[in-house]
Order: sequence, then C-alpha cells, then structure tokens
Amino acid sequence: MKDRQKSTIYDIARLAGTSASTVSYALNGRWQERRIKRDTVERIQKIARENGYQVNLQARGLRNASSGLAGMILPEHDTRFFSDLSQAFALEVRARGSCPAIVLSGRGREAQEQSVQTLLSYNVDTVVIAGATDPMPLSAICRSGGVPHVFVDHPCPDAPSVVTDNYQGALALTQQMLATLPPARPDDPGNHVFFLGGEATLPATERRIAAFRDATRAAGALHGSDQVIACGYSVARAETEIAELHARLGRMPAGLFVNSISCFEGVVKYLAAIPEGEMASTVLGCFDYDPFGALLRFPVTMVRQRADVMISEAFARLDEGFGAPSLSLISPELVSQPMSSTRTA
Amino acid sequence: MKDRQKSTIYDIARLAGTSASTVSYALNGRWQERRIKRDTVERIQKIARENGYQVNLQARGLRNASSGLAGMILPEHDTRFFSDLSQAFALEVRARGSCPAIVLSGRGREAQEQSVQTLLSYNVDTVVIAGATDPMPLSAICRSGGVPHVFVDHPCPDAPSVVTDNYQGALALTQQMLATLPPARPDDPGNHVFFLGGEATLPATERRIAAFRDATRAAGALHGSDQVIACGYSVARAETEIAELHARLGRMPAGLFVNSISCFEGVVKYLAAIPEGEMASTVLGCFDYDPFGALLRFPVTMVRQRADVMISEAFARLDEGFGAPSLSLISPELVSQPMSSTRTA
DNA sequence: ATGCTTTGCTCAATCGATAATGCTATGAGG
DNA sequence: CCTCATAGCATTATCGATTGAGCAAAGCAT
Repeated sequence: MKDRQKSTIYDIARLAGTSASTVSYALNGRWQERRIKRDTVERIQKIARENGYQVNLQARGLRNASSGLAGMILPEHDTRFFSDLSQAFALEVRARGSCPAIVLSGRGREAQEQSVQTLLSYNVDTVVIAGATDPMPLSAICRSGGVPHVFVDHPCPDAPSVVTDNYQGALALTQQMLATLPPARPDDPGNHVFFLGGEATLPATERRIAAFRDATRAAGALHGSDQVIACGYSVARAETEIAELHARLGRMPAGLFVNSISCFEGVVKYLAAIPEGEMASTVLGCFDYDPFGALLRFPVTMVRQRADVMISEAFARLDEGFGAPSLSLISPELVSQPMSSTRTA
Repeated sequence: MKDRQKSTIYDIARLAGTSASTVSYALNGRWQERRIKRDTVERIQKIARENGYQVNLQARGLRNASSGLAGMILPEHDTRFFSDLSQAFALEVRARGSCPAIVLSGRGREAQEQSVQTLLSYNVDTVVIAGATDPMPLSAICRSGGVPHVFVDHPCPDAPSVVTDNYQGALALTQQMLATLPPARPDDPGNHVFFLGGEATLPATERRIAAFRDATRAAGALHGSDQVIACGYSVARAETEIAELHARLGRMPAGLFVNSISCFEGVVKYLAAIPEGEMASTVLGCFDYDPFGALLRFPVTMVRQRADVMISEAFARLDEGFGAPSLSLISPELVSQPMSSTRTA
C-alpha cells in the first residue's frame, strides 16, 4: 500500500536487510530447504504484506519455462454446452491451483491456430481444445511446442480426445421417440421420423445420423434417405427447412430429431407460429440441452452432454502424460420433460 | 519443425550469423528504426519460419512490463448474459490485437480478489470486472497495481462502471405489463402485480424494485409492500415462492415481474405443472433474456441486456484513460413474444 | 587450538526479448 | 589524404524470480 509501484523481491530484500534469494524462498514457501530462520521468514512475510508485494508470474514463468496457466480454446459461448464446458474447465483448473485462460477463437481454422500459438507463447502448461474445426494442425502445433493437450467435443486422431458418445446418445433418443410413436405406415411419409440439422461431414453429426438410421431401420421406420436433413446449424435455415418439410408432407412429421440447440430454436420458432393442433401429435427430440427447452408448450426429450464429466476425463488423459492418441466416449443423459399435467388436446 | 524444442532469438541469430537484437528487430517489425538491411531481415524471417520460431510472450512482457493480455473476471457462465458478456469481450479484445484472458472466479469476495490479484501478477494491461460481489477492494487492488480497469454489471463508486439501465428497463417492462392488464381492484389482491426474485440489497435489484414501485403506483396498482418478493436467485426458491403465492391468493396473480432468468426457470417449472386454465390470464415479464424463454406456452415479455453495447462502452471508458469514477447506463431492450397465433384458451 | 559439521544465509547466472549505447566499414567532402 | 557522416549491425544491461554454488560464523569433537 505504501508504494504505488509494484514491489519486487529486491525491494523487499532491501527493506528486510537480506538478499533477494532469501526473500524468494521465504515467500514461495520452500524456505525450509534453504535452512532459513523462521524469524527471518516471518519478518520478510510481514514486510511483503505491508508493501503489497505480489510475485511477478511472468518472471517466474520465464525462469521456470512454465506459467501456471491452463489454456482452453473454444469457438464461442453461444450455447449452453460450450458455456458449461468452460465453466467446468475453470472449476477444475482452479481446484488444481492454476489459473484458467479461456480463449474464444471463433470457428475459423486460421483463428484457431492463431489462438493455440498465442497460448503456447504464454507458455501455458496444458491446452484443452474444444470444438476444433481442423484438429490435426492444432495438435501439431502443441506437439512441436511440447505442450500436453487434449481435444474435447471434436476429436483428433493424433491426440487424446474426449467426446460425447454421439452414437449411443442418438440411438437412445431415437428409440425413445419411436417408442412413443404409433407404428409408421411405409406408404405415408407423413408418418415418418425426420432428422434435422447439423453438418453431415462432421464426426459428431455423422455418428448421430448413423444411430438414427440404425434405430429407425430396426424399428422398420426407415424408408428413404430424405429422412435426414443435415442443413447446418443456423437458426433461420432450420426454420425454413421445417417449414418446407411441413408443406411437402402436408402436415407435421410424426417425429422430429433435431440435431443441435440452434436448429431447435428455429424449429420452435416455426412451431410457435402454426396452430397448435397441427403438431399436437409430433414427437420431438433434441440432441442438446437448454433448461427452457424442456419447458415448452409441447413435450421434448433432450440429450444433455455432460460437460463436467468430459472435462474430468480430459484432465485424466492429461494426467496420464503420454499424450498418446485415444478416444474417450462420454455417455450423455436423456432429459425428458417433467410431467406435464396440461396439454389441452 | 526441425527442432522439438522451442527456438529463441539466440538460436535464430546463430543460424543467421547475426546478433540476437537484430533478430528481435527483424521479427517484431520495427527493423527500419534500426536501419537493418532488408536482405538481412528476409533471411532472418525465413530461418525463423523454418524453425517454427514463436516469440516468448512472457519474456517480452517481463521486459516491457506489460503482457498483451486483457483480463476479465466474471462470476460464472451460467446465464446468457454472462456468456454474452465474455463473448463480446473476447471479440473486442481480439479486434484490438491482444489476447483475452477470461477468469471465472465464482461469487465469493475472496475468490474474486484472488482472481484479480492473479491477473495483475500476469501483468495484464487492463481488467474488466463483471458482476463483482464487493467492488471496492477489487478496484483498490487494480489501482495499487496501476492497472486500468472498469466494472460491468455491478458498478463501483471508485472506478468507471457500465451497467444496464435497470430503472428504465424495469419501468418499461412494468408499464408494458400493466398496459395489457385489466385495471386492478384494490380489494382483490389476486388482481395485483408481483415482483419476484433478486437480492434487494444489490444495486441492480434495488433499481428495478424502485421502477416497479413507481410504475405500479402511477397506475394505481401498488397496494402493499408484499407485492415485492426478493427471494434471491435460486431456481428452487423461486418455484416454492410462486407456489406459496398461488396458494395464498387462491389463484395466479394478474401479473408477474420475474427478476432474473434463474427465477424465471423456477416459475416456468411451476407453471408447467398446473392446469393451463389457472394461469391463462397471467401477464408475465422477465428481466433477463433467453431465446427459449420467448417461446414458451404462454407469452412473456423479456428484457435483454445488451452485452455487446456494454462491452464497447467499457472499452470506451478504458480508452479515455483517466480511470475516473463514472457511471454509464445502457438501455436494455424489450423483447416481446413473436405473434402467437395459437394459445387454445 | 585445530578441523569438521551445521546453520543461515549471499552471489551470480539464468530464462528470452528488448533497447540504449557502441563499434566498424564505407563513402563523401574538403 | 584526412575528417566526418552514415549505414548496418554487435554488445550489454535490464526486467523479476529462481537456483546451484559458495561462504562466513557458530558449534562440536578431539
């Protein structure tokens, strides 16, 4: 408090009449190794406190070739899932006594590489990469910097990866939807189940589509490839796609598997605008979670990815230390709507 | 790529047959000041590229007493508002060419002070503090470290602060609700408008309650102090409070002003469990925003805080540089439900 | 009194980048 | 031919914390 400037161990040393190295050991808790008198330590600590001393972590990091920072990059904060991931990451890192540095990099390849480079430049001790657009170069960068890293959500063949068990989750969701449906008649496409949203080339969507196909096929509810509409992640696009489907069928489909919360938003917007009777019999499922999604005017089964479990698993992989490629699948949970005593026909 | 180890300017200097300082200037773009030959610069840049050189930002920061990091602390990522804030922050910082470091500190005083200390230890160039539990000590820490800082969402009397215009927002929301209500009869409390949620001692809630009082009083709809139920932010608590209110009145209130998205979640959970007729005539408002909130089975007017505007304003304050106390009010926007052609009585 | 151990520290180098100062060729001007 | 300016770089100190090596004094045994 006395000085406006930050004080260094040299300042403290001068005030305490000792050397800087003594101050260093006194303040970082390892003074016993150096056989420093308890008296001296306490005197130094007192002076440090009075002068508002704070270690310069840059200097320490430079010397130690490490920073005490754990870095995470993720595309955005626009969905619960990513927010939950960063929240879980922050908790875990703080519990381990280091400092989380979260970088929102956007979805561009370039930007993501940039972000990883920047983190490495700060000598982060580990990197968690969520939602990588193009994982391989990112892994290469980390490896060439010798930094342990792990991928979450979007896996990398070259590094430990933790992803939701998209196949199992989608299988469970589809089965649950089918169970509440009347059997489909092949001649009436209006009675079919549809899959909407996502990018078919991305591994997550690919697995989900596979599960959707398998489950519907097993139930005799797969009739053609037009049941899968992987139209990307845009809210507006999903809205127009569902409108088109509605028009094409002449009515709402019997079941709708929506593949991401943003598409679900588009679907719900559309549903809010049509007469309630029109969709009263549609069974809805969404592979993603939002607390309000479960509280809409119609029942929805949602799949919740377990961000906290994924993060613990990611750190478990990091703790192992080899950095060998691996793939951990985390089962998501099915969240069905709480009992709705309502629903006026 | 050649080496597994990170290379330094000294390595590059050796390979290029120059001195380290030449390399430094060649690579950081300021070589003209040092009259270094273009040939030399290009040779150095080539070698640097081939060896995967990356500046060590810790070393640079140590030397320059700055880090290129912009720090933000915020309590959690559990609501849209905070997620939007960090998203906007990240965009703004990256647009300015530095690196965002976001720290989720939780709501504890201690933890928040700790987080700010840690940021200062990394020599961050600026600090944005969102949702401070106890602003004064945080500001004191930044000031004693000589670091420009600004408060967002929860203001500090000692520093520039940017907050939502809670009074105006709540006034507009209350008025909008009252406008769609039949006039209240003083003798029938069931016809009253209620305010639910929040912590009355916090400045945001305090302002909102004031506006709620003023608007209801002006409309002759303020009858007693029991119309304000500041029961905190817990989902479960809000649910029991609304249940109790329902029981006490013998029916749902005519209007309900819900003061935060978490309380709104509790309210919606409750509403989902009662017969639809029971609440068909309740007018709902929520001071917070969630895209699905607007798509529930009943109409809701939501107040959306403009995170992006708040962040630009925060940086405008930082750019001014004096760090003098100030209070910027940002008007939120009212989001009414899109036309609902539905609602079966 | 001498030698040896232990205590309690100090010194100086180091991490990598930066920047003030210094040094050496070359060419121009007188 | 000598002086001086300039281009083009090299040297070296510095930022703050850490750490291996060392060193003086005290204690102890012989």
